[in-house]
Amino acid sequence: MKIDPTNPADLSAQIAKAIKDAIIAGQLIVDERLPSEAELSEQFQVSRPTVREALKRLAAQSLIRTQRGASGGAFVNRLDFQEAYGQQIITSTLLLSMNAVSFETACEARYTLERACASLSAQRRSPDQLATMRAEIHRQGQPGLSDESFCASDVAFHRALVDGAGNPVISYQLAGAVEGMQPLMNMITFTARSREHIVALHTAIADALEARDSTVVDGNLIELCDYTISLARGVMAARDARTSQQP
Amino acid sequence: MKIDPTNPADLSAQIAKAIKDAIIAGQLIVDERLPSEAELSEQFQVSRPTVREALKRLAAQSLIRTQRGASGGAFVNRLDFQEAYGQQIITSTLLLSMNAVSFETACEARYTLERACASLSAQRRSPDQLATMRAEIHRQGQPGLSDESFCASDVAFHRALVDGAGNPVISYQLAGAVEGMQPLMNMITFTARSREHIVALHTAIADALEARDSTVVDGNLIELCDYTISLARGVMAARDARTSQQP
DNA sequence: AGCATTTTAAATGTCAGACTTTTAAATGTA
DNA sequence: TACATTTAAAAGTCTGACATTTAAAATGCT
Repeated sequence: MKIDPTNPADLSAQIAKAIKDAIIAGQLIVDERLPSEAELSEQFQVSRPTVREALKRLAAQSLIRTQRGASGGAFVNRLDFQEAYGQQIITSTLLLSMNAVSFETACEARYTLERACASLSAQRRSPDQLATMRAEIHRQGQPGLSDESFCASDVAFHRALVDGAGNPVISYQLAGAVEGMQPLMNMITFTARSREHIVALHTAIADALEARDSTVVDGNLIELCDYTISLARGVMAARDARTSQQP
Repeated sequence: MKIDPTNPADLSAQIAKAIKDAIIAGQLIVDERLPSEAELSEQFQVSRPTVREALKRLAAQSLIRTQRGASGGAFVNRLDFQEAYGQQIITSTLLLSMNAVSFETACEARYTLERACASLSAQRRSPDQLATMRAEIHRQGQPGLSDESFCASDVAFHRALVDGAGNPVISYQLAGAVEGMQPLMNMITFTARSREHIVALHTAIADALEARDSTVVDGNLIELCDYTISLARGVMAARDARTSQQP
């Protein structure tokens, strides 16, 4: 750390990278205090605003936190799973919305990874997680539910399934795959009949998890994946027909 | 957007959040130019350095890019998979190193998710990806290889396996699970005999992928997972014995 | 001495204004 | 038209100052 060649290209980015590398390399440990902004600006031979821009970059990635007042300063942050979830979901959402990823590709990813949790979840799911799934299934059966709420409940259901695997690393990795798809799912109109079918599959999954039968869970997830994709195809086809009819 | 209550708490964070929300909500589309720093400071009624800190926060998350010169400014960035990989790996690495995640939990996550790719990869792997795997296997057999290089090659092998699924969303989601584990793997000393065993399993996996036999791939991944965990247990036990012997 | 209150100093947060560098577009010239 | 020059807009940076927060030190009272 603390090296900064005088090529005048984005000093604040260079400083941020230097500190970031030090954190990644373990030279700065959790809760350790960085030098004050004045000291850093002295050290790097730049002005305080430049140092501040660098620190803000790091704060945006939750690598540091700042505290005001005497004995305040910038501290190396402990990245906790909860916080990482949020960033992961936002990044995944933006990746999907900005990169013309087909619904099918995203759907395949989601269900492929989710199916990987099936056997672990069948072994380990807690009664609490099962109850969450039942509650979401019940909500999904309510007649007045908007499509957005239906999708949100769908995500909550699948999230409980993933969490059932009892592995925080898996939960973290799949947060993006499951929740990042919500905007794409929101583009689908769920008719009463399609909802009924989905609820039936969800019920079958919950039943199988209760019985700790991972094979049945897997089979139903496959069906759910296929059905979701076919629903999406229908919506896309209808939209295409409408736009070509009315250009 | 453009709302900013006058509670004097972290103006730059508030501004960053306002812009970020606008991007997520799709009010600012890719490659759209934001107002200049001077205009933004006018708009939000804050100084230019404060606006700059906000923009640097967004730049750190690759949500915007900046360009100097006339007709320069800040532009909404297209988040591409390549870029997201990097952040994902760093975040995963830090999560694992900062949160006392057991090696077994991380390993289980990695192999559980990787196994999910097995059948897709058996169907779709390109000759190129197969060649990459063969090359890495060959490297892993070299006698003079350091443990770090062995781990790096291991990661490259598994990365090729994951990429074989031909689904960029899956590749992205698993980048963290696979590459984030590298520092943990680096803590293991690989004896000549253990390397031999791992290379044998890798070879079996590559052979099965070549034959498009996903069942065999899956079986070998399970074995690899179990073996890796047992290796780690051995290393941990040896370390514990050493520390208790010499306090 | 012990506790409550006040003061102080260190640190981040914010601002204003100036200067530098980069870069594209406008302008002028051959 | 093609090329060189000028110009202006914008980010990047610096200096210096002030505001605000906060913990710790100093002070005062019982």
